[in-house]
Amino acid sequence: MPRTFPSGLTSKKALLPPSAGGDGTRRRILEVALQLFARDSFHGASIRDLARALELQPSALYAHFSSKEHVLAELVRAGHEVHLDSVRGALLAAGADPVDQMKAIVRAHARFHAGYPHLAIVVNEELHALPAELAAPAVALRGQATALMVDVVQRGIDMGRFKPTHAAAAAAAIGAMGLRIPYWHDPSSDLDSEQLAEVQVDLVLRMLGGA
Amino acid sequence: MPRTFPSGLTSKKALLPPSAGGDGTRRRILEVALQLFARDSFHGASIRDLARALELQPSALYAHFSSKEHVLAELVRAGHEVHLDSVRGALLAAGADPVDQMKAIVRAHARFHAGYPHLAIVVNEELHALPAELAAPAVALRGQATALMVDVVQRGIDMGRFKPTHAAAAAAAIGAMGLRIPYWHDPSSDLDSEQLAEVQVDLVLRMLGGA
DNA sequence: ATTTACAGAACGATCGTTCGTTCAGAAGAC
DNA sequence: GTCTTCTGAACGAACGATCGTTCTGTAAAT
Repeated sequence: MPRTFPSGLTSKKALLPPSAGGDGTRRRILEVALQLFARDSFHGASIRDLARALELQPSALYAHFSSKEHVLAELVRAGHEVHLDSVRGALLAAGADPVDQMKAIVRAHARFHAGYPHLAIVVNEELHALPAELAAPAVALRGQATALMVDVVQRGIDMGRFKPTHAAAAAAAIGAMGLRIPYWHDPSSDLDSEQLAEVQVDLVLRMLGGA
Repeated sequence: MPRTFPSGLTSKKALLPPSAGGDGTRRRILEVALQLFARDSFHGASIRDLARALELQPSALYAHFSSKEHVLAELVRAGHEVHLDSVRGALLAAGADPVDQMKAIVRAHARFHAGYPHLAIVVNEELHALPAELAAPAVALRGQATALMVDVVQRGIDMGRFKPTHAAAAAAAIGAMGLRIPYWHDPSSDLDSEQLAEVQVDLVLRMLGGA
């Protein structure tokens, strides 16, 4: 029975960052689970679905993960880690000007969501399928990324470079623009990922009333 | 086992628009299902969970809906209908100026997502849990709402009132700002729903480079 | 008397997980 | 260099629980 599905996830394989997941069968499990969880959601994809796609028996998965929830937890944690590293790295390389810092953050944020659409979807939609204990590492990472964004907005305001009507609402809007990329952006369209990132940078600077 | 959960959904009852769902037990089922589907997702909430919250036996639900999927389908359809009616009504009342039209659309869009956060979440996250046939009515409504937004952006560009770097990306960003409201906005905060809508209107006009 | 809304029991299917086993390959003993 | 031991990954069967749904009966309302 066919389901509707975001158009941006056309790629046959779900992209998992090279740094994440380890190697061998363990990594294969994470890659296929990423694909299935993104398409069917955590509760909608069964261990047997996952095993079938891997051409393994369901029981074989338990040699690599202690439960289905632990597979999701690792995806969600790794996704948040890659995102935070990307945003933080861009920020550190951006110098002291809040406008440059904001450009760097938005660019990194957009690149992540355009480059890893499956991971972005799973990270954002399935985190709350985890018990608090398993979600905690990802929640902590998310808090850091949010704080970076809020701090740059606030610093820009304090320095007179940004003049948004409402700082928190602006920060939320900036985050939202990136978060939704996997649901509409088609990487094979006329707008590639790099161009999209630059367009979002431009939109954000306009929103903030920057130079 | 506690799960993480959007902060904006603090309200005890999940709000369902008065126009939607009918009356009596049928409406109660939709209200409680809305609450559960928003919190646990469609696959994560069982018929027995739903019946327990309603203080009914599972079998009693089938006097009102022919399947679990039909409950979700009705929520998703009604949600899209209320959203489209709201946006279209605002647009029709706005006159011919694209700036006024955009203000009206963004205001209606934001009000919907702030006023019906549970419904907005279910509409956006659980639509793809439905087989194409059951999703079709909602998909058709969604297409109309998207077209309204895109048309207003395009008309504003043609008339020289908007100058976004990329029309489609701008339209997506505008939609995204509203869609994410249920995940962060706390209606009991200093920023109420009406103020939030005005802030988003302001952000959007800046983005579009309008007057 | 018919219809409606529910209860209660039960259906087969599928869920996540565990069990005992097999088998290939590495490590160590002789 | 051969034999033995151990380890890790995988299979196939099975577990109890829960899934969505259906059936039968009943009590109240029309």
